[in-house]
Amino acid sequence: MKSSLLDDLHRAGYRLTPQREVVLKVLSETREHLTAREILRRARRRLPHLNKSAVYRALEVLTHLSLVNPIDVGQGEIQYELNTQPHHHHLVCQQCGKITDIDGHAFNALDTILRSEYGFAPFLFHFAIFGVCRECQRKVKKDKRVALLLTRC
Amino acid sequence: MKSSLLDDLHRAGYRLTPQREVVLKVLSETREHLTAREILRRARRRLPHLNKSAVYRALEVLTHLSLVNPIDVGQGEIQYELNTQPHHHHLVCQQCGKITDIDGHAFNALDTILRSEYGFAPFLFHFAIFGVCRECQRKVKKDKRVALLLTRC
DNA sequence: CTCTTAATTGCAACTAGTTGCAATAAGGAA
DNA sequence: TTCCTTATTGCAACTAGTTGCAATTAAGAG
Repeated sequence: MKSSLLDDLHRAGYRLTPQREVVLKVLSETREHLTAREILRRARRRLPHLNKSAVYRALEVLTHLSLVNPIDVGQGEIQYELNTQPHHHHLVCQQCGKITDIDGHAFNALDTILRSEYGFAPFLFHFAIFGVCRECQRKVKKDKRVALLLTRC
Repeated sequence: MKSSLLDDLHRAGYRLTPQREVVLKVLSETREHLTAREILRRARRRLPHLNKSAVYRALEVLTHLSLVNPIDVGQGEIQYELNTQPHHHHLVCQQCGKITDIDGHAFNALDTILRSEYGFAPFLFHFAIFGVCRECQRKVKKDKRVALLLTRC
C-alpha cells in the first residue's frame, strides 16, 4: 500500500512526505468522517509539530489523487473520508442533520445526460444532497417557516 | 412586488427591514451572480452603515424563502442570484472555471429515485456540479495530474 | 554518498463567513 | 398614537480555511 501510494504520488509529480503519509494513515484507521481539525489532532500523536496548513494541503493532494473524499455537509467544517467504496453519496437532512449514505446508481441518468447533451464530464462521486428526510417530513408541518420552504420546492 | 415580499416574510414569521429590502433590491438590479462582498458594496450606496452580518443574515432569510439562490462554485466566495427562473443548475469546469447554466430536467430521474427509494425530499434547485467541460477535456491529456484524476472517475 | 533543485513545510497574516450579545426597531394590540 | 414583545441589527470576537514567503527537504543525477 505504501509503495502504491508512492507510485501514485510520483506519477502525478508529487513527493512522499511524512505529513502526507500520516494524514492518510489517520484516515485509514477509522471508518468515520473526520474534520481537518480532528485529523490534525490525531496526526500530531505521530508528528507532534504538524501544521494545519500541511494537513489542508495534504488533503487537497490526496483528494486530487482520488484517495480521499471531501464531504461538505453544509454545517461548517468539511468532513473527509478514505475513498474505499467509490460512488457513494450522502443525503443530508437539513432538519435533523442525519446523513444517509446511498450508492451511485441514482446518478446514472444524470451522468448520461450531462455527458451526451452538454459534453460535460461530471465528478459525481461523493455528492452531498440537501433535503428533508422521511422522519422530518412528518414533523415540519408544525413549523411555518419550513412548511413555506417545502411548498416552494 | 414589495407587498408580496412583505407577505412572504410575514407568513414565515419574519419582519421586513430596510436591510433585507436593499439586499433584494441590489440583486434585482442585475442578472450577474454577486458575492456577499459585492452585495454589501452596492447596498451601502443606499444604506451606508449596513453591516456585513446583516447582509449574510438577509441572504440566509431570502434563500430560505426561495427568493435567492446561493451558488457555491468552489472557488472561495459564494455567489448569489435572484431566483427568477426556477430549477436551473450550474456546471462548473474545474479546469477553466467556466460556468454553464442548464435546466432542471437532467435531475428528474434523480429526484424520483431519492423520493421513491429513500423517502428523501431533496432540494435540487441550483446545484453546482463540478467536472471538466468539453473544451478542457481535449487539453487535459497533456497534464499528468489531471489525466490521473480523469482516469479514476 | 553528495550535490542540486524544485516541491513542500511552518509560520503568520489574511479571507469569507459565523456567532453572542446588548441595543434597536418592526409591527401587532389596545 | 403609544406600548409591548420579540425579531433583528451592529459590533467585535471568533472559526475554518487560504496564501505568500523564507527555510527545509525529497529524491533524482552524478
